[in-house]
Amino acid sequence: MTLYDVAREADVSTATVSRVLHGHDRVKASTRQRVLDIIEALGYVPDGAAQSLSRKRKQIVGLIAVESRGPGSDIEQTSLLFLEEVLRGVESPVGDIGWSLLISFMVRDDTAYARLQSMSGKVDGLLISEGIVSSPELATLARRLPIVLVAGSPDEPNVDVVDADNRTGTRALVCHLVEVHNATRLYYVAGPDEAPDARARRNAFDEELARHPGVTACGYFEGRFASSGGKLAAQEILATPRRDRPDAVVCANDQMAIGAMRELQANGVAVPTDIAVVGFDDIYSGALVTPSLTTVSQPMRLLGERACSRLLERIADPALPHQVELLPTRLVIRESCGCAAAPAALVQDRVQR
Amino acid sequence: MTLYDVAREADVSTATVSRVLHGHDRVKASTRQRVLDIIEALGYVPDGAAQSLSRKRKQIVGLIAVESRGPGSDIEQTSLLFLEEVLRGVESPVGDIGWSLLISFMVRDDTAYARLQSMSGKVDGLLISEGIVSSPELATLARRLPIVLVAGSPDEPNVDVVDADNRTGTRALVCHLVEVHNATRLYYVAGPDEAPDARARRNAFDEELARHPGVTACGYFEGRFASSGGKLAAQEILATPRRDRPDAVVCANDQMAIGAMRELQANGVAVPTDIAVVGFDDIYSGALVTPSLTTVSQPMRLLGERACSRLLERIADPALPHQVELLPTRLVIRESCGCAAAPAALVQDRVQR
DNA sequence: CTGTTAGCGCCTTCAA
DNA sequence: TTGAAGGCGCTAACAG
Repeated sequence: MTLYDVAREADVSTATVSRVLHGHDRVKASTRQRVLDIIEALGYVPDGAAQSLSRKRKQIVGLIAVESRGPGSDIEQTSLLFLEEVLRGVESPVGDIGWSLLISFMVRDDTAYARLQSMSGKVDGLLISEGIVSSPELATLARRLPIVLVAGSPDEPNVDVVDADNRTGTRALVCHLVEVHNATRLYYVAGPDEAPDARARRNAFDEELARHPGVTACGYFEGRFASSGGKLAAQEILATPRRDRPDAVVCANDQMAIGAMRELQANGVAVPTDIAVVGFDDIYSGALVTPSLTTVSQPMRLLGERACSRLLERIADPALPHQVELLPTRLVIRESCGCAAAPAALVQDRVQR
Repeated sequence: MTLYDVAREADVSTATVSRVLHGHDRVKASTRQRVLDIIEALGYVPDGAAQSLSRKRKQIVGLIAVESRGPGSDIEQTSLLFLEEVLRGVESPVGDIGWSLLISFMVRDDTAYARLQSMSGKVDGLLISEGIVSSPELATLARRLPIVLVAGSPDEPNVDVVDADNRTGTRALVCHLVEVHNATRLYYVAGPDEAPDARARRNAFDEELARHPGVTACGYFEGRFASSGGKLAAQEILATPRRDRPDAVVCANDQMAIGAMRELQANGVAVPTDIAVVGFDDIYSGALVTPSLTTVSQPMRLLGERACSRLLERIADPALPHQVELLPTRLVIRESCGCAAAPAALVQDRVQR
């Protein structure tokens, strides 16, 4: 079932069928209808590969998702909402213009680059959700095809980057803790140092502390974005004498915050009364736990959308200058920071968003 | 940068380059090395479209995800873990053999069939995550290319189906409520009737009730799998005199169960003391709420894996007879059914059937 | 072991 | 308004 079959059946040339298929050129109405009927009757569907080859454009963008941040991170929670939301964001602009989305999960290992290369032969552009390859490798790839980093390091040269404004978000959160709740001793639970967003958040934490004389970081812990990381951090805190404990625990993401909170509570520490706990990401579960989690919301869907749109622009015009786009985050104040519980109705609404 | 460039540079024919590229034929070691070097130096990557066209195989499978179950359902929660987990499950067999995954979100509307058709021209087989097109349309598509329904209706002819065993799972849950907690009045919160899994669960509920004389269904509510549905059902329950209320509320999924539970609690009804509430799916948040949610766990990742493997088999041999595969579910007993809080480890190990 | 040569299915000038 | 024909980049017989 090819274009030729349709052409023969309709007694026209393949060029005409092609024209009809795309509404492009002017074709006599009667001819058009005849061809359309045949197409319908035969159930003809054009072959994507042949179209791609001929047009020299695959009309496909690739999305590379990190499979895991390494041992000790529970995948299901880690990138959970992240991938799902970003995915939907990405699919929207892509689907709107009739293109497709090719997705692949990768781990940051020595095969990653080769897999990326092979992928680069199947798409018109690549969306990479984090630095899973080294910067020079990225540069090489970027020479072959347009690449946009989603939530990647904003300092990466040679590619476009779209990211949430981790810095402003973290600083707003810390500022809230310090100025509203008078916290003076903060404990930070960081994400893995390889993750650009983890680094950005941690740096912002330090930065904001520096702005508040008298406020100190009384401890750091590096987790892997999994709830177990928060748990371990909490145990570390529990092991110190009561008077050396922090006023608040700031976590690089919600999973760790929830893990920390539960561990503290399980050991008789009241949250937020004894110690406040806050996270980052605003995952669904954060609104459900007790106390509900104060956190920072990232526009994940928008992240996907913007990244994809930029990629599309760049595919259309490869000469475009590289750009970094930071999307605004939003402080979500709930109970775990020490703020009063919101009326139930409000909470409900937030759950359903 | 094509195969020809490499061939010219290495002073061999394109056939040889192709051979080297695939390790297929025997090529003299020295020649092979020379070609390999040139490939490396030039940074050559084969064009996927050309390969597909030539091989008459695209080495791509398509995954169709439902965008939403219609108004009133909150997407982020509905297919939440579902899509993410299934996706990972699917990607695994696909990636193992070097194929790719094309993904597309669709709504069940009048454009769905057309979009599916166009997608069918870009892949070797299709994974459809639910009945978004009518049965006859499905049959037509299935004639053109292999199709596997993921969590679709097991009675669909002409396609393979891989699904969780909703029936056994639901029955085990109801049975637990009746036999362990002596529930006699059950209220059922169903999912939308168009959803095959919603129907399967509801039917299983009725079926199990029929097996227990003296136990009655004291009410039904049809939600759309969103937490707001559970909330509405709860309001309905709250509107009835205390003595007419159910012993337990069985929900077709966890979101609705959580919604119902929160609404009951907000109105002074203790869960599970006054009324027990149970769900289905075992989403992450279920373990976090208070009381923790008793539910049924579906092997979502496995679902994706099995569905994809079957699709691959069918692509390899289209003559294969159609099959339905039901994957075992697991009862996850926590607190909301009335059981005492159990150590996490125990719950994990309690495998059903 | 290596080269020659048809296609694969569609698009797109260039002519008519 | 329509047709003829040359690619697009790669694979796979078939020869040598």
